[in-house]
Amino acid sequence: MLELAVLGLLAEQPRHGYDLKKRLSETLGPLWGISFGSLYPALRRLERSGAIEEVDEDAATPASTGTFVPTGSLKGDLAAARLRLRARPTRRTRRAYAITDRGRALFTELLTDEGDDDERAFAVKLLFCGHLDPLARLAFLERRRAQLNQRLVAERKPAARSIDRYSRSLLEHRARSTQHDLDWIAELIAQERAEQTGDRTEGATA
Amino acid sequence: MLELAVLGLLAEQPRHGYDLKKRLSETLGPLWGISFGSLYPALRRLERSGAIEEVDEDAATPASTGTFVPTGSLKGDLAAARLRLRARPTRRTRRAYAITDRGRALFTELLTDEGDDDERAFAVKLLFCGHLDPLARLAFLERRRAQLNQRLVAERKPAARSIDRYSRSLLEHRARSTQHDLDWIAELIAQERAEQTGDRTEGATA
DNA sequence: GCATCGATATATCGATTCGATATATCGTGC
DNA sequence: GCACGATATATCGAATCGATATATCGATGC
Repeated sequence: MLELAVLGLLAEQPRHGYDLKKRLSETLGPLWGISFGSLYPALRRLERSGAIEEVDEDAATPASTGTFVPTGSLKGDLAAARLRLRARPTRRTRRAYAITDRGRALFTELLTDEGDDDERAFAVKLLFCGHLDPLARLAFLERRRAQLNQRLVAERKPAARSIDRYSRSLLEHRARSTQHDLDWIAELIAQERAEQTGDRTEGATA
Repeated sequence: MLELAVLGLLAEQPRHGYDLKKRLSETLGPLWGISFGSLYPALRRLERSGAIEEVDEDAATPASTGTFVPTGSLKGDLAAARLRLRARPTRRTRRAYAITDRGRALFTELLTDEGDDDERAFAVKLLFCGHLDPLARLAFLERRRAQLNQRLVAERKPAARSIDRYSRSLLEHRARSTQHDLDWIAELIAQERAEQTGDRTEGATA
């Protein structure tokens, strides 16, 4: 899962660990508080398997973290010159990674995988589902809808045994949340369909 | 966290592992798919530390899992008799655990701990917050409210950099979900307050 | 100049949790 | 009797977490 998230971000552009972590936590938020203890090992795994590779940090878009941005002004040039002179400051500095062809293949594979679809997996896949073709994307969303529908059925039925006030409230709230999620997915699906029937330039493949 | 959940259930009555797992997953649902790979080690940890102890399975309420329930009928009596004759069938059968005094102390400690309050911790604590005194319960709920408020502020602000349609939709949906959670907590708090001012028999302690 | 501070950045450790799998037992239907 | 699915306990390797250590950089104050 972490692999997919990392590959998805690196597909845009090369980045270093700290940056990956920042972006992932700001997007996945409280759902998934990625820790360095899982991120760095994941990067090493990916590098070992040849899905990503370390690249010169100039290859990464500057301004990605806001640190030592060459502003183009005289003052900026000075800082940049200092940096360049020191020739990659000893180590403990940033290590930028880029995705490889092998990584791109893995990314597609993980994104298409219908096997794991827990809360996290769905959120991560949704983030990158722009890389899927419209039909695959629609299938992905429908899969989620079916899953939520099934869950809702389970949540709606009585409460089995007697439970106290707080447990009941939790159960009710979760059922409402599921319904909320379901409405959201339904809207996403509607948008997809509208768009697909909208550009009727290519013949319907399925 | 698992410890708290287990202790909370065992505080009601003795249970065995499989039963604990069923109840926890039916209540915590998709938020936390507890696995045996974490449950059984947790039980062993708790037993080693003296928080729980293995008890005769007759001590557990029958009908808890639906298996070999002594129905009281002739047919039921037959099965029960068979069971009793075999004197605890070799092993690989259920092991029921009961909470100890030490465990009850640990339970209170974990339940009151203000340190960890992620999504899971909140859900589990809410399940058992009936064991707290009204003021502590109110404080617990207020803590959650503050946490959600803070999150909402972070989620409301722009979107930093440009993101695609799906990412934006995810972000927006999460902000709405947080608001939804917030409304729920606010309602729970209102109920608590109403109840506390309702029974004005004892003096306000704080 | 330089001391200090907070943000940036990489790394590792132990403990917990997950997901898959193995295995045994029980009740039921054939 | 026996095949089957639900019940039940257990374990393994890998992934993840949370805490902590350490290094660098830029800014601030003196």
